[in-house]
Amino acid sequence: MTNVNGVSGEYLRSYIERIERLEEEKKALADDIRDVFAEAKGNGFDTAIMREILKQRKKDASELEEAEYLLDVYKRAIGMLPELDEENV
Amino acid sequence: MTNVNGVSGEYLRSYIERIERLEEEKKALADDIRDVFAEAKGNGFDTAIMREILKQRKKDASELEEAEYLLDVYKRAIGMLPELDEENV
Amino acid sequence: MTNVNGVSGEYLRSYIERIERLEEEKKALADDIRDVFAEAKGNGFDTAIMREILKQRKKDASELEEAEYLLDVYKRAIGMLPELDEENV
Amino acid sequence: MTNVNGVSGEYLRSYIERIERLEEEKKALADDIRDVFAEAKGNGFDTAIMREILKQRKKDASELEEAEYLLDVYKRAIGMLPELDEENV
DNA sequence: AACGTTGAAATAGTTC
DNA sequence: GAACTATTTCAACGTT
Repeated sequence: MTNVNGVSGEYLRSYIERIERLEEEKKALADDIRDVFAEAKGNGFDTAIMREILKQRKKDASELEEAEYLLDVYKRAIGMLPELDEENV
Repeated sequence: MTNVNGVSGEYLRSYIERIERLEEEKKALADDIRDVFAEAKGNGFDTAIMREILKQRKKDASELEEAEYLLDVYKRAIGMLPELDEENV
Repeated sequence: MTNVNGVSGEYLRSYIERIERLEEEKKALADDIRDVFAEAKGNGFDTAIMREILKQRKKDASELEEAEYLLDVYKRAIGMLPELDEENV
Repeated sequence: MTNVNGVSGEYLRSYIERIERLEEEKKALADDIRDVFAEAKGNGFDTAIMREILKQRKKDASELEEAEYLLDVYKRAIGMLPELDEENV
């Protein structure tokens, strides 16, 4: 095929089309996921909570604890929570 | 299976697991796409250009739809088309 | 000014331009907010936690409790948490 | 003020409150924009059309930038421009 | 007023 | 580690 300034049009086209095909499949899966959420919602489940569960299943326990701990520290710093005294530390 | 406060664990678990499976497949495709870019790059292609080309091709495709939609909106605004109701959608 | 099919161009232009001006100001504020986050980050604060605090200050306490409660119920339903026995309910 | 686990409550509170103030102003502008749309609608204008016009005007503005960017990318790819390094960015 | 749809904002991940 | 892209999330809007 064409070869312009050392660029093989044949190869380039092949790469572009492979990527486009893969992206189509990826989009189809995203639609499937959307459908499952919709079905769950139709059966009375709260999808926001479901998303939270999926997120937590991805993270390991230590990460979650660390995030919660830091949130508490910040809240205490601005008085949204009472300060701990040494006996509780 | 368990039924906690009116929430069916069986159904919920099924939804969660279906979504997790679909997300795995989706991630695999994302990895494939990355591989194609890497291969192209290894063969001397500029991936920034490739991404531009992909963007343009997507835009060209969607611009036709957009143009048709726009035309409809305008026609409807000046009474060349009837207002939408569910039967026409 | 022009009047096409009963549409006053003068009024329309005025509305469009008022909206564009307001959107510019809105964008400027969004940039300011971004800057404050950047500054906080530069001084060692964790912006994700800060966003969480802002979110919680918007919600009232009852909403937060409700969301946490529902999350627990769902987790129990799929066995991510042990079930409560009556004595703890 | 308080200093909890190395987190300065004074600074944190200041950041939080600055952001909350900016977000209030931002929200006020969003309300203003909504009012203009409502007023236009009350005077017989089609807000869908107005939104389309605003979108087009935004697009036209950004398309020039996009075109310039695209030109640069292409020139760089065929060596008509030097590669970027931090001094040129 | 709930629903899905759409557009904007934020987060996460990738690349250089 | 800084910038860019991509994905996810959030909020608004019209619609039913």
